[in-house]
Amino acid sequence: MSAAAARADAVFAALADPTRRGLIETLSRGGQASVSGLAKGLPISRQAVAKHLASLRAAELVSSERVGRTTVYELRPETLADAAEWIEMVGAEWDERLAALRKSLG
Amino acid sequence: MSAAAARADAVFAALADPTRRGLIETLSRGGQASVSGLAKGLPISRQAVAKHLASLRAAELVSSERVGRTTVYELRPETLADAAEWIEMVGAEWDERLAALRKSLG
DNA sequence: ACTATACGCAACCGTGAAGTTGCGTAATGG
DNA sequence: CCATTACGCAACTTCACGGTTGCGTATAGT
Repeated sequence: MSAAAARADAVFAALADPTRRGLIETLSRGGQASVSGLAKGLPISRQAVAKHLASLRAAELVSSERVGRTTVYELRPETLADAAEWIEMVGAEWDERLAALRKSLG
Repeated sequence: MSAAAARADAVFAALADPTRRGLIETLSRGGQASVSGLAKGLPISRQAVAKHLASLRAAELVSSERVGRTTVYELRPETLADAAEWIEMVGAEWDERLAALRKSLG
């Protein structure tokens, strides 16, 4: 598997979980947040949220920095753009196929 | 959870698997294919491929039609577009936040 | 009519992922 | 200095997922 495919693997797997997509949405609006801050209001434990953040970080969808006794997370939209690119690539190939088909049909 | 979110769930979960993304890419180039045709060349059994196709169908990423003794699968690019929309939505919110931040900083 | 093909269904197995609890530790605030 | 807060690490449970094999059935070809 290519490096790009491996990256897509991690990114789409990360996006597959609704809790993680929720975290991403929150970060897209709020800018930065801590583990506890993100866990507030969610029906799962802080540790569970920390695990989700770890997988988001592994997929490079977020970055984290320790500041004092908190760890601040932030969105990395470039990686999201990579995922969108894969989708657009597939869509483009489909469109090409359709165009070729129409051409061959006269 | 909203209906749109439930849909995103199924779509991103379907895209998380590299075999399924491979099937989607094949269908985007080849147009249509049968179960056995898609299984040819893959290192897994026909049944495994059939299961992947079933989940792709459940996510409405492909459609299937029985013709004779084969089942023909085809890509449904509209659903892919939905996934791309979610990503773009998040990116847009991030951009808005950045713009607001720049404004507040004068 | 018989054989081979293409598929679906069901049972089963192993692994990883999501969740929990418990504990240890470093930074903050009074 | 002591209590509290915010984490990280580790062990454990549960369960869904990807894979397999076996079997039944309908269609196609000879």
